[in-house]
Amino acid sequence: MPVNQMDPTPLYEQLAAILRDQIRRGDWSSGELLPSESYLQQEHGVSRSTVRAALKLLRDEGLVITITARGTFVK
Amino acid sequence: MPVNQMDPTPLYEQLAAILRDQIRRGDWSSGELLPSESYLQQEHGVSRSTVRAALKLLRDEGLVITITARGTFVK
DNA sequence: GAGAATTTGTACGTATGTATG
DNA sequence: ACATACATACGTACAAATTCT
Repeated sequence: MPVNQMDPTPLYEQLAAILRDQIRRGDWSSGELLPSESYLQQEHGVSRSTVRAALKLLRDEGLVITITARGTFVK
Repeated sequence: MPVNQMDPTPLYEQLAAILRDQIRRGDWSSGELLPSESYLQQEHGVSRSTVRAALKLLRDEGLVITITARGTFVK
C-alpha cells in the first residue's frame, strides 16, 4: 500500500504506518538494517524529509533505533 | 485588467478569469509552473485565500494541477 | 593508511495545506 | 475577503561518521 497524496493523513504518518506494518509482519527481523533513507525516498516517492519524519515516529515508538552513518535498525 | 473591488463579481472569480485568459493566451505553456500563491497575491493585491480560491476554480476546470510544496502547473 | 562512496545529521529557503479570528 | 500562524512537504547543500575500494 503506497502513500496516497489524496489522503488527508500526513505523508510521513502514512509512510510510518507502512513501515510499522512491514516490521511487525517481519519483513526485517530484530537487529536487521532497514533500507537507507535514500532508498526509502525513491521507493515511496517522497522527499527525504518525509522519510526522516516517518523514521522519527518509529524511533519515538521505540520500534527502531538509528545510528549515524550506519542506518536504522529494528529493535 | 486588474481585479476590481467595485465589481460585484467575487474577487476570486475575477482573478480566475484573468489567469484563465493568460493561460489560454499562452503566458505559460503546458507543463509550466505558474507563479507561487505568494507572488500572485502581491501581484494582484489580494489575499492568499483569494488566490487559492481562484486556483481551485482552474483546477476544477482541469486547466491546471497543483502539487504540494511544488506549485501549480498548466495542464 | 588514503580516498571515494555511502549514510545519517543539520540547516535553509520556498511552496502548499489547514486552522483561526 | 483578509491577516496570521503553524503544519506539511519538497529540494538543495553541506557536514560528520562510517564503510568500501
